Amino acid sequence: MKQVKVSNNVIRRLPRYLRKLDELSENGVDKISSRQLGEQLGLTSSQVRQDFNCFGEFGQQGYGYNVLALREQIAGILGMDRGFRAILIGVGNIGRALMENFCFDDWGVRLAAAFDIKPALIGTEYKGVKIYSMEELESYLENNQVNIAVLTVPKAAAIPVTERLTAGGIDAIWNFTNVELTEPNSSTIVENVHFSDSLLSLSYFVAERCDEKAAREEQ
Amino acid sequence: MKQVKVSNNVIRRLPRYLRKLDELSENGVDKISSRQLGEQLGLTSSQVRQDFNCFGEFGQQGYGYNVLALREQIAGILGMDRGFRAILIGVGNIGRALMENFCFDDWGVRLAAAFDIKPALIGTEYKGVKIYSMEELESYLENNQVNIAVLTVPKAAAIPVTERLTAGGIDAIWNFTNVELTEPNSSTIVENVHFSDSLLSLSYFVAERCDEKAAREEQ
DNA sequence: TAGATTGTTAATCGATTAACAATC
DNA sequence: TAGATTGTTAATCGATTAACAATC
Repeated sequence: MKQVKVSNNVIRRLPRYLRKLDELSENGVDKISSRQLGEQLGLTSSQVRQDFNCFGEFGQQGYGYNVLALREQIAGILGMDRGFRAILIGVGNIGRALMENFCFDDWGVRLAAAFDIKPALIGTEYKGVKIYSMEELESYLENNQVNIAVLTVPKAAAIPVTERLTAGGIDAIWNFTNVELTEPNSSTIVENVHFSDSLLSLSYFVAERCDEKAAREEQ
Repeated sequence: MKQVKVSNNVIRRLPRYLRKLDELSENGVDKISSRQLGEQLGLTSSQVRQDFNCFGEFGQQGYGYNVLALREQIAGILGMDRGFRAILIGVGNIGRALMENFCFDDWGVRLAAAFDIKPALIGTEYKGVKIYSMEELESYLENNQVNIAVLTVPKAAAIPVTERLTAGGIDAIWNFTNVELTEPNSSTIVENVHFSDSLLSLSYFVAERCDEKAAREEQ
């Protein structure tokens, strides 16, 4: 795998390729060209080939790409085969929704433990994941390999918990709180899931469409 | 407001400006320069000024930007003052988590109704929102102004429900299913919240860091 | 007024697209 | 072999950054 400097845009497209390839192989498709793949994702064939060329040569000239082989390559690039381990902090509504509905295993991530402050929850299991007390966080991090913390705590707890996780040497935080955690000087990777940002972008496009409609009617 | 053709990148930054401006005004800050704002968001001052210049002149030379005034401008651009109305389809875990924890009103969106197929839920209220039967969807859309559908149904229901929403003339779908809904020929706006894409991007960065660490140790 | 900072034009940089030789 | 399609280089396009006159 060559791996020079891969742009953020490319990285954000990789999971989309993966999803499409999974869908194709489910439908029994075993080969695909960059043109076909691009068409199905709204990309040009050039872009598809350029994206893959960041990482190596996965296709065959005159043939295209083998769906399963390409899928495995991309899965590898995304680190799905590395056995990354995650813990979830905050077993509230969002936390529970994730534990219940989101198949971490499907994406190569093992959800190994959960943490909460609510005494009634501590020591219990939810969906096969044991819930620990927040007081045990530091010792757990010390005694177990943990790469990712899924942060689903209330807004007020976001910063202090983040500091504890960073001090505990966690690699990355998957942030579901609406708090901006990205610290310029910190080396912890942060991936934000900002529902409000997503809704507001959507709202922008709806407003734009309303304006266009109004403009057309005015004529 | 001028509004030529605004790039997607700019639109995705607007909610971040909004969040930062809210935070600043909470902390009693009433003016800010493009340089300061950029620093706090990891952007250059040029970029901040260019972004705002897509929509008009919101600052004052020699002074900077008034935090509250700028906040209102951006809120307006994002359509937060338009009274957009949303319905939620699928009162499962994710749906409930959103109804309970996500303040639609804070972002200018009114969550007006929810829909589900489960008989025990139909007719009840959850967090002040009435739950209707899925059979009532078409008539509801006909009799009420609805802009946005929050799609939190199981994977299998995603496509058929989307077709009904599109037929019912909905403007936009906020898609929480892991299904790719974006139809090339459809005019419905789709905003995807793909948890798996987000986690996989994070996983990529963790893998990258592991590789770097390993490379350093090898030397 | 002098200093600061905007709005905006020009320069640079990077990402996407086009083109085509290599080759299956 | 002929046709198809990759891998890759070159051209284009768009977004970001730099610069600076306008002006508060």
